[in-house]
Amino acid sequence: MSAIRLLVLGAVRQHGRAHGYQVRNDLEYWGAHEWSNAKPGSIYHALKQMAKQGLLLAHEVAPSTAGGPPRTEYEITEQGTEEYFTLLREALTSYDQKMDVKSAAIGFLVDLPRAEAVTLLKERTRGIEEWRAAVTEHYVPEGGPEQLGHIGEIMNLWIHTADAEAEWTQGLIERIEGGAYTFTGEGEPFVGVLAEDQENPYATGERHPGDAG
Amino acid sequence: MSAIRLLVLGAVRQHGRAHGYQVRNDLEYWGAHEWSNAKPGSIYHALKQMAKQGLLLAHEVAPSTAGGPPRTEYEITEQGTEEYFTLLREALTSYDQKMDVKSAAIGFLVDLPRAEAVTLLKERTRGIEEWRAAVTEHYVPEGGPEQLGHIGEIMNLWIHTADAEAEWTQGLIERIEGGAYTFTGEGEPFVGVLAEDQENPYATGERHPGDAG
DNA sequence: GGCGATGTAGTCAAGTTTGATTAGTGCGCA
DNA sequence: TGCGCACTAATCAAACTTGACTACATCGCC
Repeated sequence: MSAIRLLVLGAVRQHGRAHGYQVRNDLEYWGAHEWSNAKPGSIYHALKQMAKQGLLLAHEVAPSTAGGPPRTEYEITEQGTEEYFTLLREALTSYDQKMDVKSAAIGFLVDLPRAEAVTLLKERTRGIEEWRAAVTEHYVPEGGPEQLGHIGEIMNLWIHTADAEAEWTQGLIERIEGGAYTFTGEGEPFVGVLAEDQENPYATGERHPGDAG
Repeated sequence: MSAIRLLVLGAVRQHGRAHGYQVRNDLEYWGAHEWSNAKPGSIYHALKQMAKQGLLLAHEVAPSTAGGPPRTEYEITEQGTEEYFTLLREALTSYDQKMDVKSAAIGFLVDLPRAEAVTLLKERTRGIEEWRAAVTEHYVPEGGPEQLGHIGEIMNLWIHTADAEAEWTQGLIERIEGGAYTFTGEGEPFVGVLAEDQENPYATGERHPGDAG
């Protein structure tokens, strides 16, 4: 799974109705252009694609007051909402060491009820443990890991990463169970999008810590 | 950077001369089809592309004895070797949390002199530390991390991951400095490719622990 | 001896990602 | 007033990725 669909669906959903540039700006506010493939081309493409698939509803709208070509505004459909939660749950549950999907999922975590978030995260830790066991069993030759030579370091890296993530997930579960953050249905939600007039401190242009290099 | 070029260049280089299917098989032996985009289409595409760019030299060859369409054999050029080491050094040095590139780089680590490997890995740890400092400074608002709400957990994940990787890198440095593994110019190298008649225990077909899901 | 399974080698179309480019608007200013 | 610059918004071609598909040969075996 690539993170782009989850990100775009989530962003449109938070706005209720949003045009491409707004989504793009939101994702920049999140820093998503740094840790995911949320580049303009991909965003506009995802919007069109998902509109074609019935996950979004496209509205042609009068040219913007701010110049530029006419906008298209998108609204999430029922089917889109379903897809959104499917993606979100899957991203939270499955262990596939992809930072972008993981990060996106955390950003939308509070769209779920608190109890479900915890359940999914617990399933995630279980998945990590299973994966770890399978890797150690499957990729260790009879002669012991030395047989693999330096290639064994790849496995070593995987294990180390998996352990670190399990630890982090455990910590997050504890924080959530301890009452941290505001989940859906618990009153005033935390808004992770920009208002129309708000300036974006993380807009494109300068380099940021997430950049490769 | 995607891992495919590094993987393909490295595989061709280890063989001296290889056709597409051989490269594909090697990468399967490595398990690379599970943790990277080393799928048939990508491999053949990369071979053609790099031949066009002068990194590889294509030789048309008589149809194989084993059936199937006529093979093309590839040989790495001087320019290709240069590119290979550039990619390898970059993959080792830069911190960009992409598992596939990292894993590929470790697989080829011993193509470098031991001393250089250590230097690059140390540079990597330094890069991680810098990145960590930049993230904490840049993404923490004045009001403290609580201001970010659950979005702060994304940063938390980044930091946690970075720390885990720094730790692992440190361990690897110590093992290498302690004399582990055989690096270039140190006698009989460890061969990470299959001989012509050797069976591939990790060939495509069944699912393996690295699979998403 | 014919037929399906398996192995070898590569192609292809469809979809996705990327980074550059287009295009319109308003603003400063000489 | 007219030039260039910056911003908003979206498009496009080129490159890349994916997974299914073709094509040919051999092997087992009933």
